[in-house]
Amino acid sequence: MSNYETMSLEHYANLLRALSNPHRLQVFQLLSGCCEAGTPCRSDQVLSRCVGDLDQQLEIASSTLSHHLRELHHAGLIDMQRRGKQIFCSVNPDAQSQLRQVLDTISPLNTRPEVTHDR
Amino acid sequence: MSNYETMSLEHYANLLRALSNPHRLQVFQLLSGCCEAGTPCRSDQVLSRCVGDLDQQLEIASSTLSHHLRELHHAGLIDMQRRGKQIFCSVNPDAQSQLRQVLDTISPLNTRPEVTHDR
DNA sequence: CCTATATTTCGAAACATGTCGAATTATGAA
DNA sequence: TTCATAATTCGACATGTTTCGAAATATAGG
Repeated sequence: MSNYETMSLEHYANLLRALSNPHRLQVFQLLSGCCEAGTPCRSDQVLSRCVGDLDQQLEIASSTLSHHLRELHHAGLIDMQRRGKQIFCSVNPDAQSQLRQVLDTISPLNTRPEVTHDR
Repeated sequence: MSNYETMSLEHYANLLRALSNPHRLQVFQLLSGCCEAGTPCRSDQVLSRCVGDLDQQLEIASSTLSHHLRELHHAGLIDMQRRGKQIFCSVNPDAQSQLRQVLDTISPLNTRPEVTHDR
């Protein structure tokens, strides 16, 4: 409503809110194709999974998963697209870059003590 | 409780939860000394502010601010230290790096902006 | 049309959150 | 000790979240 800063403050808080639930965070991680600690990240393709696929990994009622997917979708974090009987979910890449922006607001990169040297 | 992944999943979700409220996010930003978009970031020093100082910027009852500060503190995101009548808050740098870790889990750096047209 | 499968919507219960003002505690100073 | 200032705790209230199972909707295939 008021100014730009307030807008983005609320907007950013909203993004974080959508990821502040363990189940939603897990879904988003799965869709990001990532990345156990230490494991090489291979997200060179857009991942998408149907709802039932996600359902199998989450040990919650499918109605509950559906609710969480709606939250992620409303926050603009994921896209959902029907293909036949199934609905496929994928990360919205725009949202990913917004997430990086919030973090820059909060955890500046120039905190790094040393600069890496390329050869 | 269960395994490592679940633990950190919950832990990360907790960090995000603590920042998912606009007022708490704003406080954390103020303490990070950051960084309007486009402005060069000058957080080469640890910022700390007393509670009353923060109170002036937030248009909420001081009891409400106190509640939010407790949340941030319990999540391990900020440190609080009494100095005379006042209590000074500062960002916990360890938490900042944990935040960066969550983000790497969610928004991998090796995401290619352009599609590779390989054969 | 009928049926099986995939997913969402609904209704309800239990629990958590954000907010305030009033009362309380902690500290330093007169 | 008494007072003023800084901050927290308490009690209350309204609102939001998480979860489930049951019912509803959508789709593809006989």
